[in-house]
Amino acid sequence: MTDAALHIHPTGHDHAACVDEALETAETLCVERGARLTPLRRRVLELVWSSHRPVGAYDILGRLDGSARKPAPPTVYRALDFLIEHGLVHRIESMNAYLGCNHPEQSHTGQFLICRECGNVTEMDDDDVRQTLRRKAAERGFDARSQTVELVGLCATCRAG
Amino acid sequence: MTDAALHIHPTGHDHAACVDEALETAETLCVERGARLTPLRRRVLELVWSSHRPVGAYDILGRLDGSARKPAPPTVYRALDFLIEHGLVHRIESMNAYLGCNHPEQSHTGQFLICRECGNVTEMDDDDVRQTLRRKAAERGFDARSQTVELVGLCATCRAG
DNA sequence: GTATGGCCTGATACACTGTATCATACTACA
DNA sequence: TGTAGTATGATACAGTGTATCAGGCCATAC
Repeated sequence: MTDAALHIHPTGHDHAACVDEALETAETLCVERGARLTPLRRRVLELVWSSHRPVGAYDILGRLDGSARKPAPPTVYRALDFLIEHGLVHRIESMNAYLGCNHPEQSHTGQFLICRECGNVTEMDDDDVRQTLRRKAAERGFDARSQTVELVGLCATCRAG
Repeated sequence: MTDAALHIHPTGHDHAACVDEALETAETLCVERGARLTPLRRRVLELVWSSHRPVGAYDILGRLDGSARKPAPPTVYRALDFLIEHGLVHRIESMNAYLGCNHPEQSHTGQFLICRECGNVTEMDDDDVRQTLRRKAAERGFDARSQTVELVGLCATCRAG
């Protein structure tokens, strides 16, 4: 099995293209903002994007090993902090894991669909949901500033299979 | 300051009544289901209800100390598992902490309003939200089985203050 | 009344996740 | 070139959660 084959996503898309696009978008966005997408941060982003499943910080740490010396946890967490701050990565709270974001341009909080069968996570980013939650909270006098929405269930592919 | 005073909630309610009600509801519900609300589980539930702020598992562990010998982590986690399974306690994913549920009768997944100022958490349990999320996910071919909804912001009290 | 099986708790050890702190290296800019 | 600010290295530790085995308690059956 080639390395490329390993990157084929269950739904059959060419995942290498996903990764390339994500990295290019990140480069562009960081240049625009004057943020520094260092080799380390770029590598971490690449590893987060290695699949559409959330990746644990220590998984990333392990896979960074190949480079020179093995980095320590803070190295990975700092890189993740940077990527999250710039909207390039989301943290999936219910899994203590991290997922690449495919539209980091506009700041947002996504809603995540977590398949309990294949582990893939897709992002909804639905504005109706966002507004509904804001409104419902406001009705109770609560001013919502950030939202965590994570649904666990079965994705279309796994339901069909 | 009396022990009772310690239990006064910011909004001014008599929190001891909250706790009593929660414990009584739990007793009733466990009897109905043939589940065993053992002294340990009851004590853990009581500690979870010590405030309207989520409580960490190790906080509970520490406060169990008073009894005989100091219990070990699995003891607390098992009790929490039992309480969660019976809908008596919610886990707040974004905080790795646990919160008492005030309507454990009907099985549900609540939506949580977390005040970043005072730390109090209130539950919405809004069926519109639940249905909206289910529907939006279904539109994407996703069959949502469980929902995690946690909003961070400012509660009415803290906005006023 | 004892035996058996199931559930609950004790206890040890460990795995996983995340952070505080100080030191070093790099980069950009004056 | 020097300097300030940023990024990374390195050590140590804190916080969260689980695997596993042993012992205890209780109900039911015999």
